[in-house]
Amino acid sequence: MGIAEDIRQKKFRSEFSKAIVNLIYTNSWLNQKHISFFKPYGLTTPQFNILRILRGQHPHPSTVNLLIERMLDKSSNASRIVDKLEEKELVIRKQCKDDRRAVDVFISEKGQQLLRELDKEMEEWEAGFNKLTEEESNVLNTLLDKLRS
Amino acid sequence: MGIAEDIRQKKFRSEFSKAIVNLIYTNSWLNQKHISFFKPYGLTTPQFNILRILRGQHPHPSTVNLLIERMLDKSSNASRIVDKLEEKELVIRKQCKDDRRAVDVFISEKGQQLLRELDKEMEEWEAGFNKLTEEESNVLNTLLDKLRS
DNA sequence: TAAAAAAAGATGTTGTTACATTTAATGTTT
DNA sequence: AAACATTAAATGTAACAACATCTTTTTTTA
Repeated sequence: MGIAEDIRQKKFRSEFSKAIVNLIYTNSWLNQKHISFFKPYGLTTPQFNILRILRGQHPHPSTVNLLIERMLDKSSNASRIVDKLEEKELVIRKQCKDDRRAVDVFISEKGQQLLRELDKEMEEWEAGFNKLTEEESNVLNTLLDKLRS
Repeated sequence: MGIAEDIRQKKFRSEFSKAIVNLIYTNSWLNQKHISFFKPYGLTTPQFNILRILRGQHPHPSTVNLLIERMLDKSSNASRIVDKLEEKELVIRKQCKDDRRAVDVFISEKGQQLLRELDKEMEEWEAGFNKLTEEESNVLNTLLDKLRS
């Protein structure tokens, strides 16, 4: 069942226009899946993404600016997401020594533990709905990169 | 510049996992573009999408349920988006004759005029950042459809 | 046909996003 | 060095999304 049937729209202005619609629709579909996956862990998707960036930097700290730069969804408010993670004791905030305007954010031991737990679950979960071959995923990546270029 | 450089992440669990990240990142990139495109017209993206569905049905009405069914982003609240469009006099709400629980929503003449104006602009705008060939768009559509299947 | 179940849409609540402004610290210029 | 500009992050706010609940009407079933 293609996008045309899914949203019951027969005609599109162009194949590219259809791809744009398809991208938004597929993202929304995926987003729903992510929300229900993360819910049992008390995390939202942006919170998870920030935790992953922090782990990638660990044991080095990340400033809020670095988080914004690398976030998948640039629009969301990194500072307040870090607030939420700090409340849950998944991250630690320290004033940066070199630049007292900046804040060093670290993933806590508890945060790392949570991510380790999630890693395993997520791998199985992702594999569970992977309908693409390695080659197809590769082509998809190439096309998405080209779309943004 | 591929997704790996964009979010400065060297390694991915799998090519599929990378494609998932790429999809979210590309959607966010596109969303930013859409927001700034619609802003001068005083529309949000979900409002525009609902208007388009209404036009597709015209002169037949759409119930709120039909709108929800066909919306790209299922999560948003169709009833309240219709509120906003009604405030701007772009749509008309009437009680449905056959089922008094339901509401018939129509696009107004003003709404149709706005869409006609947008059609032209949008075509140029979309063409302006279309980096894909017809064939590539087609492959992208096929892969996204398969991803959701 | 009366009672229970289901459906359509509206509404209340809480959390988040989008965007502007603020505060404090650092850089730059003359 | 004082004045101005820039930067990092936090905060205020209005609008929106996510999710549950409510009201009204229709459908089902005992």
